[in-house]
Amino acid sequence: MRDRADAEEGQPLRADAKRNRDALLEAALAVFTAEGVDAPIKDIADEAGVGVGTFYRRFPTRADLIVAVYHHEVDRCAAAAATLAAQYPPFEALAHWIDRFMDLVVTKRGLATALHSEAPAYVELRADFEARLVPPLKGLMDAAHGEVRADVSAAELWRAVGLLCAPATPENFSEARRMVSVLVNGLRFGAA
Amino acid sequence: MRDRADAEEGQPLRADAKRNRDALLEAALAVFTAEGVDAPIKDIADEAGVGVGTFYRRFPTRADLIVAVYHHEVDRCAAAAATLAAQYPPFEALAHWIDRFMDLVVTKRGLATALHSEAPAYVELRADFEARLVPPLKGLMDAAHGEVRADVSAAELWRAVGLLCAPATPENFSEARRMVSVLVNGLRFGAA
DNA sequence: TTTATATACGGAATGCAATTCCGTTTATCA
DNA sequence: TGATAAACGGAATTGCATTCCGTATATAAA
Repeated sequence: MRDRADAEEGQPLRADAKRNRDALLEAALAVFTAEGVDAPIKDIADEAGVGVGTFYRRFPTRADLIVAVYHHEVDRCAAAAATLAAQYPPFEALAHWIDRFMDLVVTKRGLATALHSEAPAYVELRADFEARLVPPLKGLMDAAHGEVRADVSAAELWRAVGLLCAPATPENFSEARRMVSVLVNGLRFGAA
Repeated sequence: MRDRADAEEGQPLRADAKRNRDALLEAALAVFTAEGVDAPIKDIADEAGVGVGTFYRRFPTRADLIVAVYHHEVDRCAAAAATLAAQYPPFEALAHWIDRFMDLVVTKRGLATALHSEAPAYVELRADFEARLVPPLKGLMDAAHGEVRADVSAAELWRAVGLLCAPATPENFSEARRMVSVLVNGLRFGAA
């Protein structure tokens, strides 16, 4: 079974390259968890036991690495939308999914901030996350049609939630939760 | 009349030092407007016609410079609270002041982002703005007591609005306005 | 096997902005 | 009109990010 990188690139990686790529992903997860997604590239390369040149050949931008490291997590979050939609009434399902998304970004140190960075290397990161997470959110919003303000798009709601999570950490999460709850209330209050 | 820097420092600056400080502030305003508050320090020093050493002697951190450059604007925004409180019913005054604050941060390229940066040099910037803007906001919220959710503090509301403005530019401002309006609606909706 | 070669490797070299350092200059005041 | 504290400029240093390139190796054809 070809893995994701193969499937996307076309040409399979040489055995040593694949080994190093996997080592980099594992190292990056460890370093990201310890130091955040802005950790020096050298730290990650060292942890993986490869040179920085090898790192850059595989992940030209930091965003490429972040996307790869959290690929599965993002997919699981996207998939949760369907489950929640089946379990709860429309508006509740929407609210629960937003919680689920908040857990995703707040748990990964610095991810919420990186997601909204203006740096060119990161616009691709936001685009990737957005492309995979906004459609499920849009589905939930459509299902709650009539209970949510009609002038708010899924994409901007998604961005707003991410922004409110930017300063949050796992220990200091209650402010972000409260502000998002205010936002979600506003979403319902202004329903057409 | 001693100027603000004198008043805060204690010792008046030597004539050449004051001249350079003023030149740096003027240059910084121009450069910030053109390139944003993250512009290279060298650009600002060059524009002012001084060496970078002179810059750093006067403004040890970039935050010091930003605070000084926008000092008057921040004061005017703080003062607007009283005016608005006298002109409008409590909740409306609150909403108007939030608009006023948004104008302040969105007009200054990159300011909203810097305001929420995690970098150590910037925590002082947020603290300064927060110390001068949250009290007036708190006054407005207290006046609208009963019409706003009681579990939301002025400080966190202030931070939330700033966060939602982070990606906004003067041209692309409507999304931030809409999201803040949703937030403000939520504030009222959940009123005790 | 062997060998040709496309890939990949490591880490030195380079680039760039932030920040510090220090020998020289100047404003101030006795 | 000195003495001296304060300030000046910009070279040097630092700390990454990113590129470059000579060497090594996996792969597959002979």
